[in-house]
Amino acid sequence: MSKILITSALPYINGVKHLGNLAGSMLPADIYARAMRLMGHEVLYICATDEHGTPAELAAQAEGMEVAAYCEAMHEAQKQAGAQFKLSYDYFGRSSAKSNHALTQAFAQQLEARGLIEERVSRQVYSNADGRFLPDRYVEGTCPSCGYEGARGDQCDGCGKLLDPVDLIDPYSAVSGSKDVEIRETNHLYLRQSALSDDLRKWVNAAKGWPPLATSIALKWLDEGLRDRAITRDLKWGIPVTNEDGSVRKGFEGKVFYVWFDAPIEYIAATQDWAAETGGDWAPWWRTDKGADEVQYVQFMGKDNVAFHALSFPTTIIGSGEPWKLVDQLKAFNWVTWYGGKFSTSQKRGVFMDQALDIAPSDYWRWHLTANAPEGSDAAFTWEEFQSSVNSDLANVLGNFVNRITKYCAGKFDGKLPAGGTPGEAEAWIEAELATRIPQLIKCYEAREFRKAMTETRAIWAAGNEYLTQAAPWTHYKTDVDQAAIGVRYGLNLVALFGIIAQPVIPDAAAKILDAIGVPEDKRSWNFGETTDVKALLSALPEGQAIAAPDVLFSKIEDTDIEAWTERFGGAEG
RNA sequence: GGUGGGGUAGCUCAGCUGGUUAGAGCGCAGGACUCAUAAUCCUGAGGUCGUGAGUUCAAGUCUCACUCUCACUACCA
Repeated sequence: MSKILITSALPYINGVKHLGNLAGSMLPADIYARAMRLMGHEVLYICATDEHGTPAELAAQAEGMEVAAYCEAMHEAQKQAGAQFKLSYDYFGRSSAKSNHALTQAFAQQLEARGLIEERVSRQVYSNADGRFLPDRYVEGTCPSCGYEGARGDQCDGCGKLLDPVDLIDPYSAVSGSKDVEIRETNHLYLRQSALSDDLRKWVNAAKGWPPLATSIALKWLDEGLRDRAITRDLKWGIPVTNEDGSVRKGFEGKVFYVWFDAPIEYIAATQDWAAETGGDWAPWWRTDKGADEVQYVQFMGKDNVAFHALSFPTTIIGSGEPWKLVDQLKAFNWVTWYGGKFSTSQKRGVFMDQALDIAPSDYWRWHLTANAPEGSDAAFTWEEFQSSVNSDLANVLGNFVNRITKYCAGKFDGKLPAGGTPGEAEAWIEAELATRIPQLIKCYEAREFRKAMTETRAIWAAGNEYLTQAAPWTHYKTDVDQAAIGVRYGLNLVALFGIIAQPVIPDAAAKILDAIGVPEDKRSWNFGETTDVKALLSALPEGQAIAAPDVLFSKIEDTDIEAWTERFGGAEG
């Protein structure tokens, strides 16, 4: 047994997340957390809402709400959406929490004491009408290069050229449209990432088990030369820049830390809040002088977050000179695309977490998004594929298997697990099959290869159907009831096993299955691994045990559903 | 522009450090079975592995060029 700390990239506060966000960080992290718990590891799964930054302020403004109230409401909404998707966070915190304020300020002070923070002056677009500085993307104007009129301050959509907002012709605020903008000088704190470049490279090179996606992105940034990064912003909502005595730093009134500086620190702060709430101890998870060396720390994120987790946050950690835990495994995902294109709220393309649950149970989404996880490359979501994996994998392969054998048991064996019979060829076959497949499944989970884990899970379910065909209890029943009994007994034990291995992905259906055939809670963990005792697994249920035939576990998605959803959410044509 | 990922059966994707007739699921065709959500099981068809060149006894797998596509490019997060 080991201690595993799991974090998934913090979902940003400005709205309920779409399926791509779910599939690329929270969901795989949850499935990994569940699988590791079932294997007997001590798991701590931490997540939180990322609440600072310009978009949060603007979203609140658009809703006519105070930022704090808006974030409070959105935090609750996301927390609820997570709960409905059965994300098994041990703690779901907020980056705006008091604990994070204190920790972020402490980190900054420590970094400055070690000479890794400098104050510099930069030039930034200020909008008088909006009364705020504008991030590059919120300034628009005419592209100095191609004359395109809707060019954003960071990049022109017309010619694709990278821009500096200062160079835009006729700049205006994308927030209000006002042309009353000017360039102002403003002072900020810079984190001297460049100073730690060599340490970071050494650390990245030594990292084992990261997907190529993660290492290649990290090395690319290092190769280009790490630039020092501003870690403060001219905003009101956020973590104030303070001195050690808690007073606001001179010249930093009206400034706060940059969201990307404080967000990863929230992983730690949220753990502190978890400890405070549960009476747990946070330090053994995060302080290497308190035992965190024993912890396996795994981060889940989309590829856009890699640089922050592989470089910026480690700069904070290493730069502090204190014994904080660094990430061990960085699992990065590509994007889920919508029929190959982008998710877009405005164009009615894509499904958001809350809407998703209106149209199908969370298990359906969990299964499909994991079986088609964007691990190797971007993965296209289509309604047709969704229908196919739900109907075929869940309804036909698993659901129908559970149904056929439990109903047969109810009809011919009085709903009780039958005794009698001697194992033969079919039993030897399924035993051999499981003896290779179950260790394989475990290996996939341990390697965090989710698509493969799902393929293996499905293959195990499918083997159950093949076993029943071979054992054919309905044929034997006519001449030899004992021979039929063993088929039913093995079949029902397979149901139990299938439910057990299904738990990380489709927890609701798994619970229904295990309840129906009476597997007690304490018999649902994975006490199998490299040395799987298959015979014991297939005779785990006590003879005579009452078996209930569950209702239809997975109802199928009809073509008419697909048509209706395409109409509502957009499809191939966008 | 720079960098990274991807381009493998109709569709979605596996193919590790190069090595027997290139795999899976779905879809399709045929057959079997009848316990089951018209489910399941078996068999089969289907790919000159983006293009061109190169290295090698041997390349989907390595090198180079080209091409298409997606993403990132540090003040959106």
